[in-house]
Amino acid sequence: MTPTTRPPVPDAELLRLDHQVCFSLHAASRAFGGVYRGALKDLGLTYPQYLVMLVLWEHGPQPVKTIGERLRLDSGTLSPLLKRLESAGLVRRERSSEDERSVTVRLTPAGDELRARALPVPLRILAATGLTIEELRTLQGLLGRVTSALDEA
Amino acid sequence: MTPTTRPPVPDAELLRLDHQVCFSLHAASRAFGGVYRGALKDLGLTYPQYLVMLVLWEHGPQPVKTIGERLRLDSGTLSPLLKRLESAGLVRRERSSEDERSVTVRLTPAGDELRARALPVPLRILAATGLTIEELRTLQGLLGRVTSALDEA
DNA sequence: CACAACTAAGTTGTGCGCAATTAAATGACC
DNA sequence: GGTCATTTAATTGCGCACAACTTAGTTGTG
Repeated sequence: MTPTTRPPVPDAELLRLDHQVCFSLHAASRAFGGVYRGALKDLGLTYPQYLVMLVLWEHGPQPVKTIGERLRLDSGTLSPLLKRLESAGLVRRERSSEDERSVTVRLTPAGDELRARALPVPLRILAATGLTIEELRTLQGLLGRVTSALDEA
Repeated sequence: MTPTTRPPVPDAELLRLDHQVCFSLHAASRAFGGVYRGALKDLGLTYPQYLVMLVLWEHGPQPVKTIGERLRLDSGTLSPLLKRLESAGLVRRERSSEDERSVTVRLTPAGDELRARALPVPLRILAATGLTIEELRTLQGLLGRVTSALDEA
């Protein structure tokens, strides 16, 4: 056996590998963003706005805080984003009567109707990735583990 | 065998899977950003600035266009970023004498010296991900394939 | 009740990402 | 040689991400 632990991985390779992985993730995230941008242009949504709409379509009216927890976004990002969605007539924001600090976000009829037009989007993206379902699951699994680990650190 | 192609994957599952994957990637990218932010704070670099420095450390002086090609970033992002690196005293920018359109970016002595202080960063990130080398390779492979496929679409 | 501690949104400022445009230099073609 | 398309950076404008701070409402404790 090697003296201490595992097969040797020279520092230089680690440095290069890290370079590749961090850059790969950065590049992949932006590549996804680009494809979503094209697919969502017809709907008048940006990618982060689409994520917020997904949450609202799936879980219904909810406070800003809850949206932020689901998407890991803070009020600094969500407040102006939600204002834009409100200007676009897709959501309403109203102070909760029980807790005046809280603002409940709910879909307008127009926001509700947009869902039907958004349904074809995921399949288009899925096709564009060129991955199989199994590979997507693997990717998702790895990303989830990385995110959890990184969030703890 | 099933009539046409493969095991049935209901639409609803596809939609949810897509939701998970696009969100997972988004979240992972930001989680990486957060960890790099902490690791790079001592160096006074942001994550994209670090990527530019990596390119310069590895490949030496080069025009803005080449940096953009390596990192898939355009001048709209790079021009202000490079100005900040120049203000920080890490790089110099000078018009090429052969081609007056081109601007060559080169490290200053301070930029060169920063490399030594940046060396420990990758290992810290690697440890923070909690992944094995093999998993990192898998992740990188999948991300690379996705990025290529998405860029073509 | 008063007052400190906490919580939810919002605001401000900085930096990145990208589309669209501009300006200057180069190269090709007639 | 002069016109025109192409190339390289820079600029402008908009939206997102995040840190730091502010404001207003809530809760807990003496």
